[in-house]
Parts: sequence; structure tokens; C-alpha cells
Amino acid sequence: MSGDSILRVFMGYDMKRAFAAIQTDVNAVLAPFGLRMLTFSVLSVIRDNPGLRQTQLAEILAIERPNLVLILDELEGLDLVTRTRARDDRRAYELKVTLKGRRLAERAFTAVAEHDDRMARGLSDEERAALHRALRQIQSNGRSSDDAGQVSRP
Amino acid sequence: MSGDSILRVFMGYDMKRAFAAIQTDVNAVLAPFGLRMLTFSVLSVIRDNPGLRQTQLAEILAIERPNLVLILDELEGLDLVTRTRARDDRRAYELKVTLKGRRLAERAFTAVAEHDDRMARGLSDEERAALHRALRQIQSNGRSSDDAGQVSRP
DNA sequence: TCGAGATAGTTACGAGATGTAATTAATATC
DNA sequence: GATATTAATTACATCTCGTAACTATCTCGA
Repeated sequence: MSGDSILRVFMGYDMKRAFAAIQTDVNAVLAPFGLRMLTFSVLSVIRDNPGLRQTQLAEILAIERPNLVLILDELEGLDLVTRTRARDDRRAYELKVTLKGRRLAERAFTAVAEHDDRMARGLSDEERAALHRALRQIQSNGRSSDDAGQVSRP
Repeated sequence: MSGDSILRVFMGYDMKRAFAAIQTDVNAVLAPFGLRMLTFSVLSVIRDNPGLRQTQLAEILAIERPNLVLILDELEGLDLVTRTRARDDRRAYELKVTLKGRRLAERAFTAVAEHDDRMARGLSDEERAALHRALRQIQSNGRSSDDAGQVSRP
């Protein structure tokens, strides 16, 4: 009896504990690369979408634009990412990963994949797939404030 | 194509997104009660374990002792929780929930249960049970630094 | 074409969660 | 009784995340 049985009935509580474990572990894994979960995510998405604008990136990662600024400052300072003025819109930047960033991201990706697999030990492929599906479902349940795809009144 | 497909292969990323959705939602649900996810958890555990010491509580919730202090100050200031010097150990406090706290916790519990159910909409009972199991498994994978229950060398 | 409104990025804050080191008071141990 | 340990606290520091306001640029319609 651990004392928190009253909270264990909630999926949200188990999720918090599980995510905390993941967060701690993945940050430890990424520390040798000079990255964190968040910076790794940003780096990976830019790498996968060269030329992306900051607003788009923020939307993809579901974070606010201001919070991206410091992260990009950091990645740019590490020579992993470049901000280039867009020719067609001089307000915007085109984000790209440098060669150094590409190499680092590749190695980090492998390490994170191993971490992810390690955290899922004991779960079969079917259970992992089911977990993914459940997590996606929960996300979509959270998004729109309440009713999705309903018409209340004409 | 959302742009983060590169990250969607990771359970950790989906977990982060799902947990963020839960966190936001549950905090909105708890706001009318003057609670947050963390203060609700603390209140609930004390309610379920009257006389608990702060060190035990910290261990149960897997948070550091210093972080509990301000939370308890807050709950005590709201007249939801009491700190009483333990008779057998005058260094320690016995934590208890006040009548007001009990009433609030009960109503909040119902609201959180509804929230939890809402976030799990679209998942069958079996899927929810599987999700719980998976989340527990992940937690235990995270705990011990690496090998759990293995003997590498005699 | 010029002026209002929208948009991209930034700056400035603030709140909340979490962690570590050091301090104080009380207890336990030898 | 002196020493080490423990409970709670204080003092920091960091990271994540959010909002409001500002500057520079773009768009669009009168």
C-alpha cells in the first residue's frame, strides 16, 4: 500500500507519474548532447521541415510563439539551427538545421529511440500500439473545449 | 500532415502531448475549487491517510520535501489542512484534513473523476485498463536506474 | 497610394513545478 | 552527554508555459 491508492484510480495521475519518469530519463539521455526534451523536439521538427517559420513551428509543437524565441536563440547559439530572413516576407525567418545540427540530431534521435524502447519494456508491440492510440485519443479529447463536430443551433 | 510526424514515433512525445492536455483540463476543472492538480493530490492523500508526516507524503507523491512546504502552507492558509505537532516526535507534524477540506475534497474528487472520464472518452473499459497497466509499467521502468530484478554477476 | 488592420517575431513579466544545499530543532545512538 | 541522524524549513536556481504589449512588415480596401 503506497498511500496514493486514492489517486491511482485516475488515469491523469498515472499519466503524470509515468510522464515524470519519462521526462527525467530522456533529459538524462539528452544531456550529453547538450539537449533537453524540448530542444530536441524543436531541432527534430526543423530538421524534418526545412524552411519552417517560427509561427508554424509553435503551432506544430503546441507551444506559444514567445516560448520558442529563447529555445531558438539557444539552438542558434549552439550552431545547430539557422534563422534566415524569408525573401517573400521580411518579417519571418526560415528555420534550418546546420550540418552540425543534423549530425547531432541524428545521434540524439538514436539515443532517444533507445530510451523510448527502454521505457516501454515489458509491453508487447500490440500494447505499445494500443498505448499510442490511447494517447492520441486523449489528446483529441483535450483539444476542442467540449463538443467536437456538433452543431448546437442553426 | 501535422509536421511533427518525426516525433510521433516516440511514446514519450505522445505522452507529453496527452499529459499537457490533461494538465490544462484538470487545472481548469479544479480552479473553481481553488485547487490545482498538485494541491488536489496532496489534499486527497492526506484525506486518505490522516496523521501522515510530511516526509511520508513527499515520498508517496514522489516530490521533494521542500516543495511540499509551500503547498501545505497554501492548503493550511485555506483552512483545508492542519499541521499538528506529533506527540511522539516534536520535529514532525501530523497532517489532517479539516471538515472544510473534507467537503471540498469530496466535491473536487467528483469533478476530477468526471474530467478523467471525459479525457478517456472513446476508449473502452478494456482500453482504459490497458492504459493504466501500461502507465504503471512505464513508471516502474523509470524508477530504478537500469536493471530491475536482475543479477548481472555473482 | 495611403492608412487601418493583420501578422511575424520579440520583449517583458509572472506563475507553477521541480531540484539542491544549507539551516534549525528535536531525536537517537553510543 | 557528545555525536550523528532526522523532520521541517529556508534560500536559491532552473525549466516550462502563458499573457500582454511592442516593433517591423505585409495586406487590403477606400
